[in-house]
This record gives sequence, C-alpha cells and structure tokens, in this order.
Amino acid sequence: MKGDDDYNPYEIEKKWQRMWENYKIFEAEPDDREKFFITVPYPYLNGNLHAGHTRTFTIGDVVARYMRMCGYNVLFPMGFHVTGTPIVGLSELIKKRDPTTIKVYTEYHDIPENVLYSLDTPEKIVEYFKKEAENDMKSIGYSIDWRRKFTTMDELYKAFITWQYNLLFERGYISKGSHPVRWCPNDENPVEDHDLLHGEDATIVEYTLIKFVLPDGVVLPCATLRPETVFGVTNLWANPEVVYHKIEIITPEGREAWIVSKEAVKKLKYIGKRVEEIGEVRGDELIGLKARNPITGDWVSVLPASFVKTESGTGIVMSVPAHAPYDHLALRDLDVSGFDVSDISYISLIAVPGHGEFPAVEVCEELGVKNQNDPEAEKATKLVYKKEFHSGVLKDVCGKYAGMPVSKVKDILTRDFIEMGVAEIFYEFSEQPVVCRCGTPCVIKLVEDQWFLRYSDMEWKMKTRECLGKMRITPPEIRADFENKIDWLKDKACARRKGLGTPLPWDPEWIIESLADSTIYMAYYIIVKLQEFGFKASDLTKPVLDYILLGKDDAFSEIPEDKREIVSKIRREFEYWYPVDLRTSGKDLVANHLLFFIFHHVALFDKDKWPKSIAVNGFVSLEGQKMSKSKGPLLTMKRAVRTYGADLTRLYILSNAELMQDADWRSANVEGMRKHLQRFYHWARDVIQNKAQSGELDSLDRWMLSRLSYHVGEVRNALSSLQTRRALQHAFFLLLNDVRWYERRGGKNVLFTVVDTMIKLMAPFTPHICEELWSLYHREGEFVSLAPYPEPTWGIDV
RNA sequence: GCGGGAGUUGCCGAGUGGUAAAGGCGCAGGGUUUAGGUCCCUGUCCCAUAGGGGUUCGCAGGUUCGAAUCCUGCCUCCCGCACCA
Repeated sequence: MKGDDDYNPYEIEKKWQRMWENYKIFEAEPDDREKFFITVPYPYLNGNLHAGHTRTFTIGDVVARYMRMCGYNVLFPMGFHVTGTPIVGLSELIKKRDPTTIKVYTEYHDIPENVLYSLDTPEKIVEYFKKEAENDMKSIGYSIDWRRKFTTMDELYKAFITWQYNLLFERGYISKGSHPVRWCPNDENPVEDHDLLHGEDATIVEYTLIKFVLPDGVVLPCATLRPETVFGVTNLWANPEVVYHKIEIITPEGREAWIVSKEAVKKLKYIGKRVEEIGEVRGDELIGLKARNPITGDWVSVLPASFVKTESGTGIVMSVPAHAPYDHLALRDLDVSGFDVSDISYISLIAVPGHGEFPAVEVCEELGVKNQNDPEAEKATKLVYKKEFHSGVLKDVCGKYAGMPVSKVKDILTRDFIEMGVAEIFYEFSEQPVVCRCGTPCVIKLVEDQWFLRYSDMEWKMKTRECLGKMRITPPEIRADFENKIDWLKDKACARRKGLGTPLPWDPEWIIESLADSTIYMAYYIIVKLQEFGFKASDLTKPVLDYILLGKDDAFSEIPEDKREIVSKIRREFEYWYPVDLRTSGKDLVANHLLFFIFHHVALFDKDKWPKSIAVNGFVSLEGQKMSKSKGPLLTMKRAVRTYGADLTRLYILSNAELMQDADWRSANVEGMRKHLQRFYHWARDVIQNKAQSGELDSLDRWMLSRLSYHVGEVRNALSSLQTRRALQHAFFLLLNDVRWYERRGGKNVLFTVVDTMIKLMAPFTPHICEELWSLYHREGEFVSLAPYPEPTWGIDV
C-alpha cells in the first residue's frame, strides 16, 4: 500500500471540527422529528479531563451521533460542575505551593508552571479549566450543543437551584437534624477519606448507652452494640486500675451525674453533651457498688475486670455472661482468683439453633479460651455475636420483645429505651486509630442543626422505585444494585458551611452541597436559553420556573407581561425535550448521583418527565494502574488526543472493553490500533477514487453484501444496548476481515457499497476520518454525521 | 459484616445446553517487499508425518445423550458502604 504517512489526523480533525461549528449541525432546536435527550455528568473542574471522562463522554457522544443518524433530533449538552470544596482546596494548595499538587498539575495535567501559580483563587481555577475542558471536548469531536454550557456558580443556575430547594422544602423533603461525622479537633473540620493518615476503613458505629443507676442516683452508663442483652445482665464491670471521672450532664431538664472514663468525657462533649466535671473516682472504689438495671429493675454489683478498656465506650461495661464470652471469662477468672461470685447466675435470653442455654460458655469451651486476656476471646466474641445476630430469637425473659429475631430487634430496642429515658446514642469508630493528615487523632462529632434530604422517607422511596421499575437500565445486571441502594439510602446532609455553590434559601449560612445541587440540572440545559433573551437571575422567579418546569398554568399570570412570550416558548421547548432519554455515567456514581437523580425527579416532576434510562460504564486504568486525579498516574484527554488524534483515541477507548468492564489503556495497543485505522483510511480512499462500476453481481458479490448486511444488523443491535466494543467488532474488525476474504477472491464490484456503508457505520465512532472520506464524494455541507445510519437490507441468501 | 460483580487457552477478551471454543495482542514459519517498527498467508492446549486420538474453561460434586454454559458446596479476586466529588 502506498503513502502510509499521509494520514494526518490533526489536520483532518481540526478541519471537520471547524466545519461542524460553522454549519451549527449539533445545535439542537425542537422540530417535528422525534427527540432524543442524552446527558452525561458534567465534569468537576478541579483538573483537566482525563481518560475516565474520555470514556464516559465518548460513549455518550457515540450514542448521540448514532441516534442522530437514526433520524432523531438529538440534544447533547454539557455544563461544568464547580460546587463544593475541592476547587477551594486546590486554590489553597496552589497558593501554598504544595509540592505534590504542583508536581501533579504540571506533570500530569500539563499546566505550565507560571500559569498554575496564577490560579490562586477558585474563580481563576474555574475560568481556566472551563476553557480547557471545552477545548478538549471539541478537540475530540463531541457533538455537543455548546450554546447551553454553564457552570454551577452562574447566577442563573443558582436561581434555578434556589427554586428547586424552596420547592423541596415546601414539599417536606428537607428537614433538620443532627449527624455524626469524623472530625479533626485540630482543623475543626469534618475529615474526608483523603484527609486521613490512618483509619480509612473505620466507620462510625452507633452504640446504645444504657444508664444503670446507683442508689444515690448517679448514672453508670454502659455502651453496648447489643441492647437486647440488657435482659441478661448479671453484673457490671469496671476496671479497678483506672481513675474514672465524675461529671454532670446538663440538659434543659436538669443535671444528671455520670461516672465514665476520662476518654469518654471527651467523646461525650463532641457529641454535643454539655458536660461539667465534678471530680474523680478510683475504679476500685466502684467495685462492690450496686446499680439498678433500668429495664429490668434488678440490682447488680459492679465487679472488677481487666479487659475493660477506658478508651472504648464509657469504661463501664454491662456483663451478660450467658451470651458474651468476655463476661463469662471474667467471671470465671474472678472465681479462680478466689473472688466470691456464687450469687451470680447466668441469664439466658437468646435462643440460638444449635446451641444450648449459654452459647458464650459453650463457645469458650470449644475454643479452649483460657481467660479474658487470651486473644482467642476476641474470636469467641465474634463467633457468638454472628450466630446470635443472624439466627437468634429473644426468649421470654425479654418481655414484650420475646419471639423477635435479634437482627430485627436492635433498632427497636434502642428507640424504645431512648424514649423511656434510660438510654442514649453513643458513637465509636469501628477501628482505631483514626488519624487526620495533620497528625491529630479524630473524634466523632455530632453536627447539630444540619439540613437533610429525607431520602429515608418510605413514600419517597416507593415513588423512586416506581420510576426505576419503568426505566431501562444498561447493563441490566446493575438494576438489582439500584434497587438495593434505594432501600439502603438514609437521610443525607445536603448543605455545608464551606465551598462554592448556592446558599440554602431559608438558611443562607449553609451552602447547598455538590451532590445535592446536581440532581435535576438536565432541565437547566433547556432553560439556560433564557439567557439569550436577556433573562437575569432575578428574572428566574418562582412563577417562571413553576410554569416552565411544572406546567403550572396559574403561575403564568404572575409572570411580567414582557417575559411571557419567551417563557411560553421555553415551556414548549421543555415539553419537547424533557424527560431525559438517557443518562450515561461511570459506575462510581450509581450509589450517589444517579440515585439522587431519580429521587429528585420523582419528587419534583410529573411522571411524564421522569427519566427514561440510565447506562453505566466501568473505569479506566493506565497500563494496569489505577488513575488518580490528585496523585497520578493520569492520562488527560488533552494528551491522548495530542498523542494519538481524536479518532484513534475514541476508537481505542470504545473497543478496549465492554460497557461495565474496566478498560485498561495500554499505549502499545493504541499503536496497534493506529495501524488498523490508517489501513482503513487508505483502503477506503482508494476504493472511492477507483470507484469500480458495479456490473452484474455474482455470488461472491452477493456473499459480500450479505455479510455487510449481517454486520450492519449486529452493529445496530450492539449499539442499542451500548455495547460499543461489540459494535466495533462488527463495524470494523470483522467486516474488514470479510472484505479481505472478498478481495482475495477477486471481488470488487461491491467494494464501493461496502466502503460507503462502512463510513456511515463508523461515523459515530471515528467521525472525523469518516467525514473526510465522505467529503471525497459529497458536496460541502453534506455531512456523514447527518446521513442516515445503515440498515440491514440484504437477505442472507448467497 | 452487608450488598453487587467476576474467575475461559501466554496475555486481553468472545462464548451462556451441543462438543477446542470468535477477535485482537504476542509468538513461530512462509511469502511480497527489502527504506522499513510495511503488508499478506499459515500455525499457535497436548500426542501424531497425516487421517486421528487425548485433555481443557477457579475447585469439588450433581443434573443431562451431551455443560465453559443448568444446580449444590467451596476457594480466590474486584467494587461500594455516605455527607465526599
């Protein structure tokens, strides 16, 4: 083959990008065709777009281009997300000249050092990356309607978010509450995963604090994960070796004296207790005291135990020897040491299949646990807990709770006990230590007066499930995932004190958080057009949005007369474009954004505006390594396109892996792909230039056409379920194999038909090279991007 | 722990009841070129010169005339578990 080096992707790609722009072929306006509204998540602007974006967005673009060629009026818009703290954080890191940040942003994000240093405010960062991102997306050839772009800190967008949150509030979807968070006492801030030095895996565990009472009214609070065992308490444990603190808890109702460990005092303060320190009590002074079990009314003794740790819980532990190995072991140890425990009799309160009265005793025997300091004790505890939790049922001693499975009763008991005033909630990390990047051990802080989206609301969940039930989910395997996550979702804090974004309209100290302001913005792509007609944020009033988005006719009269015509026009456009037909996204957004996307749509819109379908794709790794925006390695879209060209980048990322699979970007394989693409280009050009006259078709020709038709059908099938890899197998590799077979046998009559079909077939994937080839036998202004997509027309008769 | 997904020939990856299993990469041989990191053929689980035979799809069982594909148990790996985009 001649002249392999005259395929210049950069020239071709620039040329066609310019043409598309000049002819405005991707600027979508309502018309009488059927519409198709596709969106991908707008990128977050704390860096350049990378291979992950490249994958998700290219999938979106291929679908957009495919549907356009199938005759749909396609709207594919794009915006930019800037809400929240990372951009603010980045500007601070840049200002500080943080070495890692500087290194990553110059080396991986390819930002010249002097430019980087100038990005010392959030606004400058947004300005910079916004331009870069748009250029990148243009340079890879996305068929986006750029007139609709925006950022989430535009005043107009904020007006839209304000309207949304007022409405959510009005409809009762938002409420106030408190919430436990990981907290760094030094930074005085919630700690996120990436802020941690140690303990990323630690979760916040909710303990029940049961208040045993001494005869003088002083409370001995016991923290437990198993509130049900309060029915089997035989005694309490305190560590005689340590010094306890006596404190007073101040509540609106009065004061209450507690005895807890020193560490517990601190924890209680952070979870919002008003605490006054009264004095100290030695552990051994507690031994022998009697305390009343607030649930059963029994009086039990405080006994000494060395396994009691002051840093865990309150330092006072309730003893349930029938079901807790440590308690049984400690009693046995006391007995061995000559301590009189004869008046203690074990109380069995959980029936467990396969076990007798006292599972803790049985398991300790089985494992041969020596004493409370034996590491095996931990194993025994886990074993008993697991069995009792999953298959245990409460016995008659538990009164009205008898017969209930342990796994179900825990929350009920905690709630009831709290209502009775004999218990409280207490939080602990699931593992220690949890240390902030600044070196300070973290605590759990109860953030008060926090605003929540009430995702736990059953009715809301029901509606969301109903919507999901009607949606198409691609690939279908992940539907179960969505269903589970809807059940699992709890109330979510929706506002923070820091970061960019829109203030909560009724409590402007709070900024609406980034996952909370990105739920229905697809609708904003349609109303952002109001800007063209001179609309300002102040014009985006409740009546205007109620009318456009909710179709409230009675709101129309409240709209200023000079705005009415435009507002009606946009209302009609909204009616035309909405709902979203397809949202494609990376799989990391399933458990959050995509879920909220559905929740908010069902909360705010009528059923006919609920989203139609969601597709989810896997991640991208680099030469087998995980990418990281903030640490590297990273392959930016910019660099990929610069190195390989747009078409090759698109072709490679789509053929590398099927939708849900993770794609691994390997430069050696991209090079291999380059050869295929070049070969295709040269071959197609030759065929077009030497356009052979199709004479009589012989059986070989018919075979070729039949194969062509078959592949066309397969491509359509594959694309309808977003299997870009399979689509490309047929549109490109397998088809070219058949062509080779055909040519080897001297076939040439239908070569032009094949090429002509193939150019159209490939146009969604490698649009530039296809436009270039197409232009060889079409007039200027005739775009393959707008040509009808091939259909399987030839029978399989050979 | 809970939930979801996956384990196929050197590698990446098709294939879900019909018998070595697509395609790509890599590797080997041949050819065209010989400026080449070009292109084209053939082979690539094992045995055999071939016909042919044997053994495979994480492991162990089971269903079936027949399973990588269905069922049971087990092992391994990946991901999510929240206030963070």
